[in-house]
Amino acid sequence: MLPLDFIRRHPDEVRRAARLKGETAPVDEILDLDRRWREATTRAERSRAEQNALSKEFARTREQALIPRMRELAESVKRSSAEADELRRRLDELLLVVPNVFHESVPVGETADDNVVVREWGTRPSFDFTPRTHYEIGEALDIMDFERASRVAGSRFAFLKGQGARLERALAQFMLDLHTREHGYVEVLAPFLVNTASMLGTANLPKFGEDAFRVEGHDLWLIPTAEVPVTNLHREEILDGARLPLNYVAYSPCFRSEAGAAGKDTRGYVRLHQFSKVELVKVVEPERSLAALEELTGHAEEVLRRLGLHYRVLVMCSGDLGFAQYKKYDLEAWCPGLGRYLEVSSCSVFNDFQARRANLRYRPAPGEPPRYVHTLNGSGLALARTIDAVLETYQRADGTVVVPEVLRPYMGGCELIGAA
RNA sequence: GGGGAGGUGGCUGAGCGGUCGAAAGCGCCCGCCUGCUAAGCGGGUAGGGGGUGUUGAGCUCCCUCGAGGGUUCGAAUCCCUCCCUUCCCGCCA
Repeated sequence: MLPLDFIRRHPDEVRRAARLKGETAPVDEILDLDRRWREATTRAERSRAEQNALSKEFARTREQALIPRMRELAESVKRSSAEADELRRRLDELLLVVPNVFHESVPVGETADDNVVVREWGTRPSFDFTPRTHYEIGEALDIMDFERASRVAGSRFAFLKGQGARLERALAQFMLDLHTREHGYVEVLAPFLVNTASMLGTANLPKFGEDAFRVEGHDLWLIPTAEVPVTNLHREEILDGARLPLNYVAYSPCFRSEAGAAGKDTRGYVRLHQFSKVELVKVVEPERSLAALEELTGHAEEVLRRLGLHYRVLVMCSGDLGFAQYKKYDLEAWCPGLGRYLEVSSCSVFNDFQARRANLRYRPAPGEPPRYVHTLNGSGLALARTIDAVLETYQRADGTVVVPEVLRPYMGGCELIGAA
């Protein structure tokens, strides 16, 4: 969330950012509640100060004549602070729904069409036959099964089988090895269920609860991304500045209700209620966060380059930025069968927006006061859509699929999927 | 699921109605001392909020001893509820 005094000082900037993100921010209500809360607080504290003073005197003198006044004060403190607490509670609620501001380098725009391509890598592969979609390939090779998945779980689920399942496992391992061995990330296996406080910490709540699955009868949510448990890993802590930056990589399933996506991407292994992802999370000093975003994005790109997949990088316009994001790049891999790019990674910096919510701080040097860290995360990469791009890019006329070289060691040396 | 123990500052840990935001130790910071290092000596060192003010000084008030309620003029200390940790038993991959 944004600091209250920032909203006090720059209400117009907060309003503008919200508008350009296509969100709303209850700035006027906040300013009004803030003023009333401070008044009530001052009143409560005055009474409390007198109460404390008299209480000390009473402890010393046992002067019974003080008691009536002290009773009065106790009553008055109770009343004023209840009022202040109630105002503060409403204020905090509103603060949680104010979207983050964004960096000046973010292009102003409304829809995905206003996102700007910042670079491309590779070229679209050409075929001397009509390339098939990944789901045509996958079903023909019997390595993807959507029909049975819908009977077992419902729509937007899939089975991977045989070399398909193996391929996803190989990709996960390849990515984890790359990020841990060459990019300096620490591997984390996180809880796949988290509590409400953690969902609030990363700003998946309170506004986006309908996008997540909740476990009935428990204060637990299925994680929509490993970002949630991993960013919250050090919640309520004051980290030693010398330990920063923290770099974590986590493989996990992700569960999403896709509530707002009815009718969208209904075919194929593209938009599922459950998919797997290798997620990168960085916790850095505030001064380094924009540079860290470039670094993180580069780490995700490296996966695509080694897989030999044509891709492009887009900087998201204001309207396509999430509620909490300060700046975001999307990585899109080309899928020749679908004939379009699929988003396989989203790399974002949040500044201290999540850190405030999760109370995630560090001490720059011994003796110095704590500061909020900056948090970042990005997929490195989403496995489902990466498989799609691999199948479609490396398909052959006979329906088999060449295994990209970097994956072969993880596939037991297998070079071709679907060979008889 | 049943029973026991416990949650206090960056850490360990005392306190068990007022003199406690809290002993002691560790760590850390500043200074002194020893030719360097180690040791020693002195001082300092929780987080958050309000007001005022400076603008990253200060002054002042308030809150916080897992969370929330209650008793009391007054709660880290007493009572209730909840959460979490840990140990033993049961169950279980």
